[in-house]
Amino acid sequence: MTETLSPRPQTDPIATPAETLLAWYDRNRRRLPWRAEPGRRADPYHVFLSEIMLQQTTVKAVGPYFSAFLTRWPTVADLAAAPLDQVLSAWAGLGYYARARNLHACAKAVVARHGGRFPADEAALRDLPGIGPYTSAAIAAIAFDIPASPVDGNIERVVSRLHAIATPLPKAKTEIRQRAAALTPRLRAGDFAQAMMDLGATICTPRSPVCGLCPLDAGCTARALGTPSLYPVKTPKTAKPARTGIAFLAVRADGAVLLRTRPDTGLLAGMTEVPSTPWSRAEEVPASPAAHAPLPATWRALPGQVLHVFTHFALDLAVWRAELPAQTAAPTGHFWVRPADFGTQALPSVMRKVLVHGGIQAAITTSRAR
DNA sequence: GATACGTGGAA
DNA sequence: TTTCCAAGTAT
Repeated sequence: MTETLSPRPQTDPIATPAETLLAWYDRNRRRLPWRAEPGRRADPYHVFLSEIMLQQTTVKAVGPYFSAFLTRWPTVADLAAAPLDQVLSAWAGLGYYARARNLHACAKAVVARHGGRFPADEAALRDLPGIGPYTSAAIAAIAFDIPASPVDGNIERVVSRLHAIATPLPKAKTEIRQRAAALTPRLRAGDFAQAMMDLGATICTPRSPVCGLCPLDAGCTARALGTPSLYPVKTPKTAKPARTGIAFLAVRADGAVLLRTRPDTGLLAGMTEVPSTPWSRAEEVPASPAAHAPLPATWRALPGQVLHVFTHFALDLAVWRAELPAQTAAPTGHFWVRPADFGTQALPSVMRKVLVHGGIQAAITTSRAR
């Protein structure tokens, strides 16, 4: 009688994979800043903020940014009321800056459409800016315990190994989503999703998975085949093209540096940058780069260059520096910023590298660096 | 469906 | 040094 009311032990031969995994999760869950205490539901705003930050980004990198954002904007209404440029400067260094713009737009939409409370509905979440199929399912499951089935890179890997799916990604996504949904329990769907992610992050890792510690190892086809690290199969990636350019570092006698704002679409949209030539393929370098300088000056090429790898190309930037008198006015579209005020700017990592290369210290202050 | 979109750490 | 990758989304 009573034993039918107790959770099945992990060794129960008729336990489902979800039951086995949840039992493992109850003993091995990671403690993360955005997670609630065991048995409690996390704040939807915390789940939202962490999920956006964690897109294609490591837990380690997100940590300080999550804390900084939560301190500065404790509620979604606070975030919605913030100026976009403050959100961008707080995000600087974390990458994929469209996320920050969408984060802000989403906060405003939650206030406008939903009275400042995240909807407990996967489809309504999916309609918000920056929230796609993964994030809507993750928030629904984790914040509201709705039996949704988020599929991130971890879960793709775990599921593709459990079933030894030979179809390469991204073609296999449909099958993986179906398999993941079939595993998802009606109860504790949020814990199940986080358990799958924890398993993928700590046991079922991309390289050298620790199958000997895996709670699902008895039911894993890839493990049975002896080749877990072969999954998921992926289509080969194309090589990154190289681009090159020259950054113009104008330094005023009072120490201020000449900067400008990038266009609000495309790469590093709306972020602050050191003015430069266009970034082009090596064979298309402008004949007279000085024509692209923001103002007339005695430009001197600094030794070395700044190398930075974006998602889809590698950038090799030379830095030319010029010293200007203290009263020099900023050309149209440009502005002077003292290093002490860099913290107010949305300076992406590549531009901090340019500033450091050009001998401007104080350029290394981001949430990441702190 | 393919491509654009950052960054820094690990092997 | 090079490659891969980390809780994806928008177009």
